[in-house]
This record gives sequence, structure tokens and C-alpha cells, in this order.
Amino acid sequence: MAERAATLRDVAERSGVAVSTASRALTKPGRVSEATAQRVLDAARELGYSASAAGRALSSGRTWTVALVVPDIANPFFFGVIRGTQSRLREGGYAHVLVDTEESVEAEERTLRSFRRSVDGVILAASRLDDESLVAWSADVPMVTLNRAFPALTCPSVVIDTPGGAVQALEHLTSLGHRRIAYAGGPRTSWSDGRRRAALTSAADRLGVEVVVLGPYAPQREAGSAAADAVVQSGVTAVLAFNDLLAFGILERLESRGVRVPDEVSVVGCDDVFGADLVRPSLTTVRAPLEKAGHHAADLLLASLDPVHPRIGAPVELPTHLVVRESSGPARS
Amino acid sequence: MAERAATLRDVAERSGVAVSTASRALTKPGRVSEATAQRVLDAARELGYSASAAGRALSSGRTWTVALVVPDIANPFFFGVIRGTQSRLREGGYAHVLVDTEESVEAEERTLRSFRRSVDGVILAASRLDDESLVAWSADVPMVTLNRAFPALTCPSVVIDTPGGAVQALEHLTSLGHRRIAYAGGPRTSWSDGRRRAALTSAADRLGVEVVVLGPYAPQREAGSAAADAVVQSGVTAVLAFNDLLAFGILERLESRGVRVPDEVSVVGCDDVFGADLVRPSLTTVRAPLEKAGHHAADLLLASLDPVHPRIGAPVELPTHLVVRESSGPARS
DNA sequence: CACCCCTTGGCAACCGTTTGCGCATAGTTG
DNA sequence: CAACTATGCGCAAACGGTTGCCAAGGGGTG
Repeated sequence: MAERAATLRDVAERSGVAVSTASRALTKPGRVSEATAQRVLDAARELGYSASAAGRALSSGRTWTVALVVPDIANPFFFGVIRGTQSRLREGGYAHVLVDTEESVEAEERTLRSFRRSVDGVILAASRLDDESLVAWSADVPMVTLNRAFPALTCPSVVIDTPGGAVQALEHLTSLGHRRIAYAGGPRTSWSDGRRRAALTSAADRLGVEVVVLGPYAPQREAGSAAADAVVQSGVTAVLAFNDLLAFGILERLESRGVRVPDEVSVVGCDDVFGADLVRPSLTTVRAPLEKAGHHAADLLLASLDPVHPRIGAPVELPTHLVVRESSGPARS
Repeated sequence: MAERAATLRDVAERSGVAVSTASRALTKPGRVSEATAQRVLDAARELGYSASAAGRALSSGRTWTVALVVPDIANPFFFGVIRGTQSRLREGGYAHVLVDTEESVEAEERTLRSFRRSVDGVILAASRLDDESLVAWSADVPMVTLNRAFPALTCPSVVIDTPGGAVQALEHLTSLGHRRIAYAGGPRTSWSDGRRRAALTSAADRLGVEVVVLGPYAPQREAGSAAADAVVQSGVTAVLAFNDLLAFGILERLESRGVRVPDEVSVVGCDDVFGADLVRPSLTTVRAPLEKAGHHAADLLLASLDPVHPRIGAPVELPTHLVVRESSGPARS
């Protein structure tokens, strides 16, 4: 390690001004004279100065850091989200702390507790927290939720309208002649899962088809085997899976059991994550605008963090649409 | 936002001790008496106290934060790595800042400059920096490189032996009767690409086969079209791609051109990222232990950051092996 | 009973930056 | 030419922890 890094004091000494002036020259354009500012800037460059985030955070109260909290970093659903938040946050000058709670409510609370004071805000993706905790935390730290509508209007949220897409999928399958359709559900703690379930059962009534709810299953490929077996067992002709990962697992299992897709069973996923068009048969799925969701979440947070006129934006709901590929087809008669 | 968060001073007052004692009670086990420690702990809990990272960083010089710098956050190669580093860093009590440089050398340097003072260390994955800059930066900030061997032994590194795996792939193809084999290369700035190229040409000599180097191509699916066309044009019977993403693109393009895989052309990828076993035909590929690589990188960094006896670990080279699936087969005769 | 050591906890300096306040100096006006 | 207003800059006090140093007190030993 080289000698200790240059501090603002070093810069000030080198340019022959007071520390306070150096600070202003670097951060408050127009607050010092042109000539002085230039001297300070030069000195800073020569010394390779860059401000200490800790010092700055301590005195100004702003850390220029945002935490993104996700339940499972291995889930490609969140890759898209991460990309979206990352690009916007960087544009806004914020650093990006990534936290994986591994689907644990305790880990989520622990994270919030420990980051509360060290970040300016939090993006909570697919939070497993209950309403009450959510409200409590949102009073403590600027927060935006993603795919978790907010009970009170105290904090902005962005939700992806996957239920709407799921209903589209149901209509698609119905029009292909399917009459009994399974829904392979996700974790019970998932708010999204509840919404989808409700939307599907009500749409099923309207369409005059039967929806068989299976699960809950972990939103992972491995869980697909059990789901596929349940699908076969239940005798439905089509299945809509909680997410694409589960759908992938179902496809694998059906193939290994010799059940042909879509001839015998149609399979539809949710999200359109990386890989949905690679698998064979390629997966019919409800496309969720993941990166865009990340953008909106970051934008909302940044708006509420604006030092001059912070504003809490209106909740955003992003539409989805069905992408029809090879894994869905006419019901076997 | 609620009233301001509790500080150490609040905790000290509530428990009737000095600030210094409160600090020690919370961070130096054994340094204060059992009874006092308990009082402080209780007070802290009652107030919902959690230490300010900024204050702590400023006085102790440690931020308990590590930056992970990747060239492209959209590349699933790095998902595995991120998971690996994330889990180890969290165990070690470190927070995880994620930075995407978008393959830009300038962004990489800018990142290092701005984070130098605000993180305890950096994991530099697939750095595009030249040797000289790398050495210079490693003197400034504790650093571990991933898939970028280090010129001097000043900083630990972990490299994945993909060249070894690529040679295995070449042998596999040779034993299947292929005599002219293409290598669809990656970005010229990629250190890994250079290594693979060298390993392949020397192995080709030994095996008595011809390797046709194509490219460079961007390590992305979209680049696969051009690569596939070049493959067809060159008249080889097999192609080894720089990474799986490129291989996916090649498979897609070959399929749409009506070239059968593996009957007419065998395709082999590198990395075995998420999706390699989903695509049809499933991809024969060189499996890189991504998560393990992340583990090692984090472990090495943590070891060099150890406050009591920091040690710079020996460079780690992780073996790879070929996973044979459906996309490779006997050469057409 | 005197001495010493060890445990415990307080004092205060320090980490690097921002910012409210006040003091010069220069420029403008009557 | 005096009085007043901008403008530019410096002083010093925060921000919230950590830690070296020291003093007081308690217990053990000769």
C-alpha cells in the first residue's frame, strides 16, 4: 500500500487556500472565484485526490449509496432488475450495494436495520415482509418497493402486472381449447403469487374454465419435477407456472417422462427471463419488463431523495404481455 | 422520516456509561465487565441502535465494504461469480458494492479512483486494464483479480483454467474425427481470450489438426450470427466459441440457416452458464466453476484484509472440465 | 498493613468533510 | 471621500464513532 491517500487538507495546502475553500471549490460551483477554483482543481488532480465517502457522509448526512435488496440473487428474474437499477443509479451518481436475503424475512429485517443509517435509500424487491413491518421501515428509511404494493401511500412502489399477463395466458390457453388448466404456484410468502392466484381464479370463472391450483413450489428449476408430476397426476392439459425457472423444470421433467410438449401438455411460464427462448420447445411466457422495472424503481427512489425538492412519485404499474412460443398449443382431444 | 436515529451517545447516556465504554461494550468483547456490557447491549436494543457506517469508517479506517467490478453485469458468467463473492463476503461481515464498467477501460479506472478510499478492497473480474495500470492500482488499494493473472506477485489472483478445458474440447472433437476446427474468439482486450488462443494453437499442432481462428466477436448472443456465418463460410466441421453466449447465438443462427447440429457442425461453448443445458441441442461446453471462483476471490481478499495478520494468498488456478452434451458429435464425412 | 497488579471505565484527540458565520477587501454610490 | 453592498475566503464547530492513555478502585500477596 502506498503512502496514505491525499485528503482535502492536502489539496488546500497545496493550492494555498483554506480547507473550507477547497471544499467549496470542488463541490459548490460558483461559490468561489474562477481563479481559486482552478488552482484547487489543479492541485486536486495533481494529488490524485478523491473525497472520502465516509467524511462526506458524516458531515453532510448523505452517503450517495443505495441498497438493492433481493430475495435470491441466483434468480435470473433479478438480473434484469439489477441491470435496470444499476444503470439509473450510476447516472444519478449513486453507488449500488447488493444484498441477498435468501428468501428469509429475518435476513431482510437484519439488512434494513444495519443499512438504515449507511445508505440514503433502499429498493426492496419482492419483499417478504408483512405490511406492518413494511410501513414501519418505510418511515425509517427512504424506500421503494418492487413487486410489492404498498399498504399505505407512504412509499412509492412499482409493480409488474403479471396477473394481467397471466390472465392473457389463460385466455390464450382457453382459445386453444384447454378446459382444465393448472397453476403451479410460488412461495406462500410471495405477494405476487397471491395476486396471480386471485386474478386467475376470477378469470377462470368468467371464461368458464377450471383452474387447478398446485403447490406451493420453490421458484426454482429443481422444484419443477414435483410440479410436473402433480400436473400429470391432475390430468390437466396445460399448466401455467409461477415463473420461468419452475417452467423450465417442468419441461425437463415432462421430457424425461416422455410427455410431449405441447402435444400432450402445454406449458406457460412467467417473466420471460434469460433462457426462455433458448429452451426447446421454447417457452411461451408472460414477459415482464424487468429492466424497465429496475429503471422505474431507481427513478422513484432518486426523486424522493432529491435534495432540493424531494417528491414521492405515484405508484407505477408496468404492463406485461404474453409471448407465444412453442410450448403452448391446442389441447389434446 | 422519524426523528433522527439513535447514536452511540444516546446509548451511553441511557446505560449510564461514557461513550467510549459503550463503544467498547459493543465492539470489543471482554474489554468491559459482563454487567456493563449487558446494560449497554440492552440500551442499544431498546433504542434500536445501529452504528453509523460513516462514523465508524472515518475513525477506524475500515469501511467493511468491498467492491466487485465486472465488465458486463448482463453476462450470466458473472452471475455465478457474484453469487460466490456475495456469500463469502457476507459471512465475513462485508457489504458488497456492485459496479458494471460496460467493458470500458475508462469506466474501470474511474471506478477504482472513486472507490479507492471508500472501500476496503476490490475484486476486479475480467479486468480490461493493462499490466501497468493494474500494478499501479494494486499498490493503492487491496485488490484481487479474477480471470486476469497478475504481472507481479503484488496481488492475489484467481484464474479459471479455461484454456485447459478448451484443449480438452479440442481433443474431444479430434477424437470424433474433426480435422478443421474453428475458434470463434472473444474481445481482443480480453486476457482470457489470448490465453485460449495460444493454448489452442499449440494443442492443434500436437494433435495434428487445424484451428481456424475467427473473430473477434462480442461475447454476446447477438454476435453469434456473424460467427455462425463465418463458420459456415470457412468450411470447418466444428466450432469452439469464446463463451456460451456466443455459442447460443451460433446455434440459433445455424438452426435458422438449416444447418444441423451436431450432424453437420459441432458446437462447443465455454463456461457452462445458466441455460447451457436448456438449449436444444443442449450445449457441450467447458464448465467453469464460477461460484467457486467467486468464493476464492472473496477469501483471498478477506485474508489480505485481515486486521491481525493479513496475508496475500498464493494465486489460485481452478480446473475446468468438458461437459459433453448434444451439440457435439462425429464429424460429417 | 503496605505494596503491586489487573481490571474497568472516563477523557479527549482524531478521522475527513461540510457549512454557518463573520471578516476583509474591492467595488459602487451619493 | 465616506458609507454601504457584494463578493471571496477563513475560522471553527459539527457529524459519530474508535482508541491511546490514564486514573481509580479492588483484590491478591508478602
